[in-house]
Amino acid sequence: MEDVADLRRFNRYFTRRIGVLDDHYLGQDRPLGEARLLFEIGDGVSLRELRTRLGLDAGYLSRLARALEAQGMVRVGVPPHDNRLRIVEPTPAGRVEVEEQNRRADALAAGLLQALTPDQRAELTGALATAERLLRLAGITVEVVDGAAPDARACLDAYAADIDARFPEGFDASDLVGPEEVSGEAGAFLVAYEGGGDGVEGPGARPVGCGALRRLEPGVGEIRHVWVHRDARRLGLARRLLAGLEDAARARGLDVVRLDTHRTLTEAQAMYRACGYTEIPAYVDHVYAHHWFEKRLTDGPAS
Amino acid sequence: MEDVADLRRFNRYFTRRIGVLDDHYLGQDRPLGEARLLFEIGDGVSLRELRTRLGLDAGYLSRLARALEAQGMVRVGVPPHDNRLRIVEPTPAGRVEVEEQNRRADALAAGLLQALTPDQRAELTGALATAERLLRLAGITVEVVDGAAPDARACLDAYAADIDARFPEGFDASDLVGPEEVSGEAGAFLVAYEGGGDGVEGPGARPVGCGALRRLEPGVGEIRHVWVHRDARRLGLARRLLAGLEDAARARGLDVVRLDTHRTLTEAQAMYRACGYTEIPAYVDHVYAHHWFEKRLTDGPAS
DNA sequence: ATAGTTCTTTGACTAAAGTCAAAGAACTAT
DNA sequence: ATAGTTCTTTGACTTTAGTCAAAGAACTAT
Repeated sequence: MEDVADLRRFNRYFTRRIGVLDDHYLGQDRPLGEARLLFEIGDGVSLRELRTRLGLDAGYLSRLARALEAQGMVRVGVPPHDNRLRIVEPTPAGRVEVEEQNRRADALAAGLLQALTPDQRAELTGALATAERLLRLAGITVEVVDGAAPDARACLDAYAADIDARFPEGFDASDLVGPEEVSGEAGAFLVAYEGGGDGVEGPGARPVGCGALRRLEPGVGEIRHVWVHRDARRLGLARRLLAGLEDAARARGLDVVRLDTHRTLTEAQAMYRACGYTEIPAYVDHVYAHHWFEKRLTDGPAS
Repeated sequence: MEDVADLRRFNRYFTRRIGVLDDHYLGQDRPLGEARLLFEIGDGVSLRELRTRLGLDAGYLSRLARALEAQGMVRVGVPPHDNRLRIVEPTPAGRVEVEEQNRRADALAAGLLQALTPDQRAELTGALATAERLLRLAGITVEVVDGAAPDARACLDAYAADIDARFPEGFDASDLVGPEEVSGEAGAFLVAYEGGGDGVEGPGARPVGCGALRRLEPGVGEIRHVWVHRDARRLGLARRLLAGLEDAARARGLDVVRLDTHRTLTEAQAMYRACGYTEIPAYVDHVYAHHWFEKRLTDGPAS
């Protein structure tokens, strides 16, 4: 558990060094709660959204928002479609204040980096980018859900929209797997969830990827619809999904998985190869398939 | 200022994701202030030390400590040498509580890393180590001080002790530069300070390195006693000091700087070479010198 | 011995942050 | 239309975190 100690060590150092400062300087003229809220409001959100995002008490939040309104920092309005809700928007004065917050934070960060050479800065931002990428990946959980679950269908819709935009010939959504093909013993449907702001399971978790496994013929499964949300790409999530689907295949007694892919999806093809898939002749023929891959699952330390 | 944005971005993500959680879970049973204090107490410190380290109000701190005492978490005693001071030590119950805090934080960190493969964890800890190294380096300021200043002498003492332990023949401190050689126009003495916990100038700053420049002959300077504290090595600080000394030499109209080094200090030799120094014949002869280096300062974009 | 300084304690406050419950308006599903 | 749910507001609190000043005990330097 060396890693754990390293992470905690960094956390201690970093929050001492930067996190605390940031907060402290951020709201010099007003209470931290208000300053943070004003910052979170951005270009306008509903109180409801803020409440779940920040985990604040409804009463407390209401008062904070009204206090900001009284100071002329925000306008509180009612959205057209639901009169229970309140949407909070910054006034010009509020925007100025946020700008000021940002300038202060920028100045602080700039002062912090000042002593470094351009090379060192580049190294630092590279390291931070790597760390963020891996921390994000670590915060994503992959779960088996029913093929008919709303999250599953939402992912497939997003997938269909993505590739419809990408394939020159477009994509017809009727080619998607049906819920019954990927449920229970017949197959599996995985959804990747990126946790809310705090990284633990909670109301903020949203689907950022999916993948389906269905039975093709005895002992042979087919992997379909491996998709990762635009915001969650380049984290290594597709590999995680793929590995999860392979596990599901093994658990269902399948020795081989196959998949096909479109000629335009070259990164996907490279990934399949890197994950141990080998190209094979067409095992099925349909419009969007130009390359076919296969992987034996029985080799290696399979259960 | 792309770097600044990157740093702030990471800061936002990281504190949201980890920092906040850590704090929140740390003190589930008691107020954060108390929990943090108990944690900071460690194996026992004086209130005075805590006050400067945490920047707390004396009255507030006194009450916090007494509250912990009333709960049986700490014992407050008087040190033998000064009856004004109070030293706070954890009781067995207090230690158990800190252990519990640590277990929680460890579990949290472990849960966070759980989804990563060993390779990914190694990549993450590597990136965090790099980031920490560069952030520390960024938090170190190099200042010109008088050669007779207490910090200067303290650094030279530490330097002498270090190389005395390192040279097979030991080191005689009478070989150190005198204060007058490195002050004003005659030369320069640089001290590197690592800021306190918060990274800004403050009471916590402590000297972690030094370097001296003296005039050797017209137009030629000599760099001596470049030293970095054990805790601040491998950050790239020696290079910073060297660059600072070269600037000081340029500012004094010197075109060339020389230095000598002991045969055992191979990393130093490698660093000098990497910084543009070339080995030359002995320009002076004394016991601890086995390699001599020189660098012209007039090339490049000198002022 | 004395004056000045350091350190802690105590009293008297304040502001911020947050909790809980009740109530009312507005929506949704049946 | 009715019952149940969602969302915000308000009132009445509590706890936490912190500030400031005065005072007293203990030290240090002269």
